[in-house]
Amino acid sequence: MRDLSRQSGMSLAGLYYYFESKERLLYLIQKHTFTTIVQRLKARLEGVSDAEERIRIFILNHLEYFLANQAAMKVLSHEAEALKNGFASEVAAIKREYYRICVGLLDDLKSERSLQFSTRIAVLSLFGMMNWIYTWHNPRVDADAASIAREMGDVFLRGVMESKKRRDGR
Amino acid sequence: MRDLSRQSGMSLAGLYYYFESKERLLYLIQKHTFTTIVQRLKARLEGVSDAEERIRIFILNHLEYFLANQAAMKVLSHEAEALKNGFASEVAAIKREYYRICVGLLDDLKSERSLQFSTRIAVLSLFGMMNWIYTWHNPRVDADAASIAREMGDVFLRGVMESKKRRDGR
DNA sequence: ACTTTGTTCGAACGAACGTTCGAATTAGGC
DNA sequence: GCCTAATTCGAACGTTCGTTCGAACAAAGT
Repeated sequence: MRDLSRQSGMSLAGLYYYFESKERLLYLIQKHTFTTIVQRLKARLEGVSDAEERIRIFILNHLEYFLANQAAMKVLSHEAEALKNGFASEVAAIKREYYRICVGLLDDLKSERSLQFSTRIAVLSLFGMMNWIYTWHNPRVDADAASIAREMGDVFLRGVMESKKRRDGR
Repeated sequence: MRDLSRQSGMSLAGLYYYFESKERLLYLIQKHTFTTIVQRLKARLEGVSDAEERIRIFILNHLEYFLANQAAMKVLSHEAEALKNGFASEVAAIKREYYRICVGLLDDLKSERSLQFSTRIAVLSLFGMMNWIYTWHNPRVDADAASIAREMGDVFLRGVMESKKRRDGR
């Protein structure tokens, strides 16, 4: 809180006037962040019906936000379990919605092309690939979000699409 | 440190008798952990020459250790940058060796099968998939390390192996 | 002009943290 | 049995942290 006070120019007591506690401030940041990501994703998915393209949009949306707010996402990843029951559940609900959207996208691809793979492991692997980026991305060495999204999308999509096709129409 | 004191049964001052500071204790834990992982990996790779099989061994070795020490790996992931210059560089060297081994395995596969993909992005994506597991793995719901290693290996290996083949012998 | 309401801040409180100290206890060598 | 060295610990020190308090100031309403 003292760091935030110094960097924002507002006194320590002033921060507590606007945000009643450190935990509530973290809650507001998390809520705002995840709501924004979900909102932007929904807007970008509108009108796109191709299953593969929709997953590529998901990856790009995620990486763009993570790289544009890398320092913030590092903090949020570390403080993911820092909220107590009251605050935690509301944020967890938004995260769950985001997770479920991704599950939906993958299930669509799966049924459209009669693929066989564990959606849960696939989704969580994809989140791992994307979220881990805050630990290594260096703007002076690495490409921008669009390039990385393409490369990760290539690996991931080929990985799930080349999975054994199911026999017959089931 | 007071938590460690309580859980270990040794007094707070006693801990400082054996480990001169909290930072040095973290350093010893990190060094021991990463050295152990590299050591076991090398032993398991011995005698295996197939490039794909070697990568599968890498994934299995990594996930087995992470799941067997999930709580510890969660802490280590969070405290990855907590060491100051002196301690940090030695641990960084071990991590770099581990990273380079993975790069080597992927480069072998790449040249053996004339594939085209960014090794850096592929390796870091793989680490992301594997390391993220500490945030979601639930022993009561999810399969064991071997199954998950197979599934992640399937997705990842198909993903990189189906990359465009290079023309001619170059 | 005066009261009320909203905003800002320096200073402090109590708890938790990493660490140290000196004394008490134990183990080992002679 | 005695001396030395190793081990263990309760108690404290100084710092940082999250938070609160009361006073000072500014804005808005009448």
